[in-house]
Amino acid sequence: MARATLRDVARLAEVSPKTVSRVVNREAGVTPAKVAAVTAAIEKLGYRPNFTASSLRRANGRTATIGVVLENVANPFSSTLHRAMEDVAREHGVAILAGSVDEDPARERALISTFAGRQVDGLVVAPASGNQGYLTAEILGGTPLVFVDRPPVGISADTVVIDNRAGARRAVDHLITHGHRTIGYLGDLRSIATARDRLQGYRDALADEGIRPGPVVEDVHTESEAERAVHRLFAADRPPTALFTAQNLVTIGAIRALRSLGRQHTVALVGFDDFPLADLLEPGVTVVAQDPTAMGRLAASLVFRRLAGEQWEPAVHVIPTRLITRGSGEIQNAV
Amino acid sequence: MARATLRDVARLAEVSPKTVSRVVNREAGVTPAKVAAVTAAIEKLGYRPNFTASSLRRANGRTATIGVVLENVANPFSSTLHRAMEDVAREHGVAILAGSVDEDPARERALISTFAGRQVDGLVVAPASGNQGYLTAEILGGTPLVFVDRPPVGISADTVVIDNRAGARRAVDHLITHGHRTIGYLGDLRSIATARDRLQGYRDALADEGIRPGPVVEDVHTESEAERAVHRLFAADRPPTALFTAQNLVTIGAIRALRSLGRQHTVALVGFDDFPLADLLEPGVTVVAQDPTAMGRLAASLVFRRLAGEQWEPAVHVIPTRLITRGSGEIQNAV
DNA sequence: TCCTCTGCTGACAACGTTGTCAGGGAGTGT
DNA sequence: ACACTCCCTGACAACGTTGTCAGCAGAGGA
Repeated sequence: MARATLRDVARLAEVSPKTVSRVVNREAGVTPAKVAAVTAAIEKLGYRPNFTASSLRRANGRTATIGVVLENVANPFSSTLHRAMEDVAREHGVAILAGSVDEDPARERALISTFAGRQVDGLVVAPASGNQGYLTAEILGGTPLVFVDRPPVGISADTVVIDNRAGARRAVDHLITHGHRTIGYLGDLRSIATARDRLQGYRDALADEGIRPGPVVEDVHTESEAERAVHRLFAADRPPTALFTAQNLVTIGAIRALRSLGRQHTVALVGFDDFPLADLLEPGVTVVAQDPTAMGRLAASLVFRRLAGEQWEPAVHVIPTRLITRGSGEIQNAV
Repeated sequence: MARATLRDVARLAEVSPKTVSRVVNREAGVTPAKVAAVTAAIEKLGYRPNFTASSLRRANGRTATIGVVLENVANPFSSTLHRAMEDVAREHGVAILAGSVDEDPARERALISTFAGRQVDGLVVAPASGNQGYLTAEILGGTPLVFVDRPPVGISADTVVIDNRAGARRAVDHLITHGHRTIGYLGDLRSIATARDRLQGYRDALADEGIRPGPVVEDVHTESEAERAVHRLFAADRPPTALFTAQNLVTIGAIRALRSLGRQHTVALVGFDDFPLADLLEPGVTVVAQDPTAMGRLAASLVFRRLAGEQWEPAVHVIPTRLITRGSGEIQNAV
């Protein structure tokens, strides 16, 4: 039982397909009698317009769909971005194709290519590491493209990011203010630009005060890796009195490790990126919070402004971060 | 600068459009020389096939896209479902259109209609309250439809759920086992079927032991509502010695309230639905856990099996729940 | 009465692609 | 040398829809 088409409706209502099209699109100038006949036929056949076919023919060729390429739709940061964009898209009557790349550049390319093939009107991309130079104007054919969370490499486009370096510096300053001089850094994969920036911010803050960078552990990507790394740090000589954990899962892994060492109340900790329930842990977790909702809304609205015909030079938009003190970062150095 | 089409490529390569189509689709039987010419032209023009147009013409009319209708893409349960479905979809080379309904039946209808208009090959729906009878065969025209998390009303279709009643009973049994006789219930909107089932499970467990149902609060939908409700419970006569919180956010709100009352170590609590960091709170939170990954995978694979042509009578698939003890549920009744 | 104008309707082609089919050229067997 | 395959290629139409345009009927004016 195939879907009814516009021709089927036309046949049943004894009018031309074009008239059905007019009724469906609420165009003026159709006799009420015909409108009624067509409406009845539509009802009877359960006809639903094929939007795909109509956008193929339509003047602007828009599909009222945008593509959203995220790190992982299930992670809280990505899914908050996603939701914010959905809200903006809904205001424009636009649907969202979403997908996860899991830090895999090949998957990023595959997803974008899939979305482009489906003729999305715009793309928002949280790029995996690698190079986005393949997204040439030719490929996109004028499709608006906005990067979010991480800047692209090898291409100039609108980008919505936070100031990772300044945020990290702020976090580490906070620890220094509380008397710490041996501050460990635990950060994500070196291949991720934001991770490098956060490490740089960490270094900046220490350099300002003439403090030697404490133990630095990079390429910590998962909770369990973070847990192991912290155990190693505290088994070694000169363990840090404070930790700066430069990513969500790393923060949580570190907390888990401190717990099992019984040090959660003696070692200070500031994390980058807020997470649910951070306030309910003991101690509450002090973090530098991003605002994924603001990022998502802005990224999506840039796409829609381009679609509306506005033009401007691609720019980088920086969303501010916020230090949220909850206890873990205010533990004074005992020395 | 419009996107290059297959005709443009054909013109440049001096072959017919059909030959370009053959090359793009890797059909056998094209002279290597022509393949090379076409490939070069594709490269030069940055041509990307219009998948939308091709699925319009193609034999089966498939768009290699499925629609996923969730409560809220940003909530951990929904987004885990989403991710699980994405993984299955990827195996089939299928993209996902996702959207949030926020408990609003009108939005559910709008989203499904949007997705249907874009000719999705299948639909997975976590229904908002209301009636899904509008999803008649006529409308869907044979598109596979699977419900997840909540059973549909007014229509028979494949459904993937957990046994909410049994899970709730299990949770409350656990509290009874630990000596509690006044067990409060805090649950979600009465309009949500699963909330009603969980309340029923709560009643079942108490009835089995001949215990009078303790204070019951329904229609608690948000964290702050839960917080207020708990404060009210403990301000009243005969406060419960244990709580069964029948939803994610309700559990968290209740914990927050118990904290502020200083009772988190004296009032037992079992929540329905696991959440991240439940193990890191003090006490750890005992929960009846669902398995959204398993639910999502199953729901998606049912869609793909139907798409592959398998046929069977619509059935309800029940995914088991699991009681995870972490401390809060094992607090003994002091009396 | 005839002409013009307006308002409604449908025929036709096209959006970008692919299924069908027929035709031409080269290769094989006699 | 001739017939017969087989292989490759392109013309054509069609998927479901809408932009364009021409035609027709009825109303209004001279």
